[in-house]
Amino acid sequence: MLEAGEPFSLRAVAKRAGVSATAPYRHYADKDALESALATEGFRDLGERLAGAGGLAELGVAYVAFALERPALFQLMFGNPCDDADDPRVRAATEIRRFVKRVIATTYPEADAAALATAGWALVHGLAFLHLDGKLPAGDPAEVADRVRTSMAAILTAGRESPAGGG
Amino acid sequence: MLEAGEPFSLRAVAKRAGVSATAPYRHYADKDALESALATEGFRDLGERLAGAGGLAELGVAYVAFALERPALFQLMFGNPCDDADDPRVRAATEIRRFVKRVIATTYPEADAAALATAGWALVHGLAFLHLDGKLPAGDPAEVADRVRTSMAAILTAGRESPAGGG
DNA sequence: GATGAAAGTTAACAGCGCAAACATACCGGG
DNA sequence: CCCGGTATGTTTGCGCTGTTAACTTTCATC
Repeated sequence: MLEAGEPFSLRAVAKRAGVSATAPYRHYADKDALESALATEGFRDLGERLAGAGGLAELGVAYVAFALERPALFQLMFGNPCDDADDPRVRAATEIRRFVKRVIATTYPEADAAALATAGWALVHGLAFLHLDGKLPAGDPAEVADRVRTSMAAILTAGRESPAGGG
Repeated sequence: MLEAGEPFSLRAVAKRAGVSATAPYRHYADKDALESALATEGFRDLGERLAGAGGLAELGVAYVAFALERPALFQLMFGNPCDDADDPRVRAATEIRRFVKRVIATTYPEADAAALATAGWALVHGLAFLHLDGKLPAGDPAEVADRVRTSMAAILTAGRESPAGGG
């Protein structure tokens, strides 16, 4: 699979496969197509990972853990723009949001599941990227998991108080 | 400043400045140093933008709007890992979190301001990236702003209900 | 006017994505 | 058995990239 520090280039991939630099073009139209294929596989892995997590909080923890364990793959999946709505990546991402929405609908039956799913997704996605990009310390996985739980708890319990200023 | 679709390369920057390809090396050690400098400037702009936003929700809207209006700069600021804690980018990012924390401390006086600041930041950061990378539709700015407000409202009011399953 | 730093120059290198033309292996139908 | 097509791989080459090295120009200061 994808290692951590390795440079991701068509040539590097080809060399690692013990094949000439341009051989990948027999299988993928261009680099973006290869990335899309790898990303799609990554979305499947992420989906399995999330399916194995029990409870909303652990869903978030699993999402961030996946990002930090396979940073290159996660960047491939999310880190570059793919405006085409038919892109398998966008499709796979939508499916993940649907899954999160189902979990949320059972956890918070009275809430707007769609909006809450988007928000929850964005929350853990942001946490993942902030850790990946060094804006939050990502050294200790347990510490990261704690930060995810604390963040989710904080933002979910904040609403119980009355905000001081108008929104 | 940084235009939208332009390729960001040292050579392109140099050419645009009407100067030879290697001239930038007289001013910056390498490409990363140039990016760091541009990113730092971007953080200052973002800080001003956020300071001009009234209320927590509009803070989030301003953050995402900034990201979508200046995507290349935003990617420069956040989109690549900088593990060095002394990096000006990391410093500037920390300062922004401090600012958000102050706003939050006055909005939700009884909450854990630090945790809530991290969570709120991650939420809008995730929204920004999901829009930037095409995982959420970013066509209409007003629609995006609405999604930001809806997301923040949804996640903040969800806690008022009792969760169905244990978290 | 000499000196030295600051800034810009050209030339060159390895690596990149990608295209074109060419080679090889396999496999079913005459 | 041969023929032809499909899948897969090759070499070569183009223009781009970041980066280094060596050389030049500009200009303030002693």
